[in-house]
Amino acid sequence: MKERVTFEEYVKIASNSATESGNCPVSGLLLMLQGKWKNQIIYAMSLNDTIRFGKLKKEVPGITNTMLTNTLRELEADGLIHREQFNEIPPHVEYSLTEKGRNLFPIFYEMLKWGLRYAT
Amino acid sequence: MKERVTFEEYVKIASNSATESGNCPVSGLLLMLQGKWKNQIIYAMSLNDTIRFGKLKKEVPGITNTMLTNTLRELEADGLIHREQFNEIPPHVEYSLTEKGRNLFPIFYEMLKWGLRYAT
DNA sequence: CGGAATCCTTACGGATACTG
DNA sequence: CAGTATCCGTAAGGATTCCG
Repeated sequence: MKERVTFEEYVKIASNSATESGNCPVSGLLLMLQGKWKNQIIYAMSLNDTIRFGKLKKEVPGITNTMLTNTLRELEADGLIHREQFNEIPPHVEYSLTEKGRNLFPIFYEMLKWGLRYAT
Repeated sequence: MKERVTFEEYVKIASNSATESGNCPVSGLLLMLQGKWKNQIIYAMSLNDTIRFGKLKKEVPGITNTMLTNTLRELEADGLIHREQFNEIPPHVEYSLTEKGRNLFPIFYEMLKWGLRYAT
């Protein structure tokens, strides 16, 4: 696939990518990014090769244990992050972005450019 | 801003773009795209220069009047679409993407590439 | 034709307390 | 340290009926 396309080309490609159920690859990704904390967690994780639960909680101000746990589980189920547990005393867990997760960055970069352009 | 950047450069730019409230331009955009029907409506509108309520309803299978109305109002409030009302008998309304809305396309294109690459 | 009004159900987000 | 378990309020999504 080309690096850059016109709007008309995009539409053509997108229409050919729809499945019978009416879902398109874009919808699936948007679903993965839905939720109040997804973006902030992914961003915090992009700043660290690996990051622990406690540090993540500090870097995402206002999040509760419950929401951090839930959101991490969703991100893991979607294959965007990796969870590695160390059974030591005290136990700890390291989270990191997968390749799939890191490859979201061109998308975030386009979103950032758009956001800066149209920021109110 | 450059056309393409490395991951590290993106992170740097993004961290400089955060406001005091902790919100970033990316979060704002993600909020605009949140909702079950946003993507499908924007996509249907990208296929037509202008489109009417009734046709839009046909092109977004399963949507109800209520949800179509609500979602269109949100998209309009966010400046992504334009609404033009013709007071004729019978009355009709034309919806179209604004420049701001059309400029989402590089984002959707990156999402599409990602989605096709990681489609399960 | 293009909605508005109403009512209903579920999902999301969150506060608090407790634990291996 | 890194979570669970419970409970709760709000908001998102939807079905149905009616209207200018």
